[in-house]
Amino acid sequence: MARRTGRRPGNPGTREAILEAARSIFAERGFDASTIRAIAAAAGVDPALVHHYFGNKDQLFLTAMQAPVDPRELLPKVLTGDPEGIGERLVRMFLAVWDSPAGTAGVALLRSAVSNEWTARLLREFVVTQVLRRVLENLDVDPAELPLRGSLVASQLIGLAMMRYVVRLDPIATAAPEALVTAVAPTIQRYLTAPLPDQPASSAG
Amino acid sequence: MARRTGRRPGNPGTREAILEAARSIFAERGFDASTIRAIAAAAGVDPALVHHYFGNKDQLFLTAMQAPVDPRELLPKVLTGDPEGIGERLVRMFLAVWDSPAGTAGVALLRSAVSNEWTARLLREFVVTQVLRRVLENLDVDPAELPLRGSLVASQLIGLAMMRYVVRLDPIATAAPEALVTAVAPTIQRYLTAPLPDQPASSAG
DNA sequence: GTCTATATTCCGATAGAC
DNA sequence: GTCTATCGGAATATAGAC
Repeated sequence: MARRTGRRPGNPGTREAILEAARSIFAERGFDASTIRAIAAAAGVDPALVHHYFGNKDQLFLTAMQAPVDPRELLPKVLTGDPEGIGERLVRMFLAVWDSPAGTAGVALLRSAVSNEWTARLLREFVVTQVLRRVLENLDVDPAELPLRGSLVASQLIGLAMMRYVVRLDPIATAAPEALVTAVAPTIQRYLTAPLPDQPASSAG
Repeated sequence: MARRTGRRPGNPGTREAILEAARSIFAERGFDASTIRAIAAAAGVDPALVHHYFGNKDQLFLTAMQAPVDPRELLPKVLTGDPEGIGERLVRMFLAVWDSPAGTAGVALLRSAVSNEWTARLLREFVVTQVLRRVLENLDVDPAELPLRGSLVASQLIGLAMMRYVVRLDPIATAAPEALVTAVAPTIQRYLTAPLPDQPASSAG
């Protein structure tokens, strides 16, 4: 049997257990309110071990957020097909990911971003460069409108995630995914492809 | 000069200064991350004085949130007039309030609700019983649909507030209010009054 | 009414034993 | 690789002097 070269970073099972506990605790409380002690307790290990593996809390968070889901794999399925159905496919994919175990990282990132500028930057970059840019780049609309269209889409999807996973306001919090798809998809479709009304000039226009 | 009866709760100017500083700090950092020390420093007073006036941090937050704005005064202007314009009037009012100094309390409540279940309940109750219920009660739609319509409206408005005031994603963060009104109003209007598509049965439908 | 001093608790991080 | 012990810091809240 070939001996592996390089360093072996401890028991991989323990490491994975810590990361899973971290995602769970970060998702429940956000970055600031999560303590390494609580994460260690949830993983059934000693707090010092968390430092041993990940150095500090920032590194632990970054490692735990390393996408359990990759937009580069998922988005092509959204972007191919009838352009008039892109809104529906995007909302359906969005809910499928956030309702899955992988969604825990999303909730953690969203919750953290609200009280922590450092994680807010992470969220912005992920949303803009990993998701919105890929969705928008093949649309047949005025390129000057893309930033506004993109942030409008983000506002509705982030708002949906806030209601369903963070603030937990019914009936959105407990609705069947398809019910939300049919309700929200037309909004996303309009933000993406419908003609935007003329914008009024800034003040004395 | 008539002597006032009852207890006089200290220097009213100092008290107001503390409340204003509290709203500002709570809006910047959310409830959990805000410290009484930081609020006291911002108000230019001693931390112990904050306890003297308000007892504890919870009471301080509650007092600071006591609506600087009353939906019962503002909403009638939104609800009267052309039913097809209610979405536009609602979004315009929403942005006017949140862009004003009174919006500080809203940002504080929203930021806090994300990491703190106690303040999240406050937010839910305010949104549902003070705003949504009043907006929905005079609509000419199937009453069974009202909760879904209401939470859909909330999802878009909260998402808009998240983008503009919390995560600060451009161009929504810096756009002129009227540009957002024209872009978002049709969404709100549809959630409020347009026929909802048939909802699919739960699973093996 | 205002402030000093402190009791109490809990955090992240480190040093070092085994 | 794992855990014990602890350092240094900051928080809420209270007691009590002025």
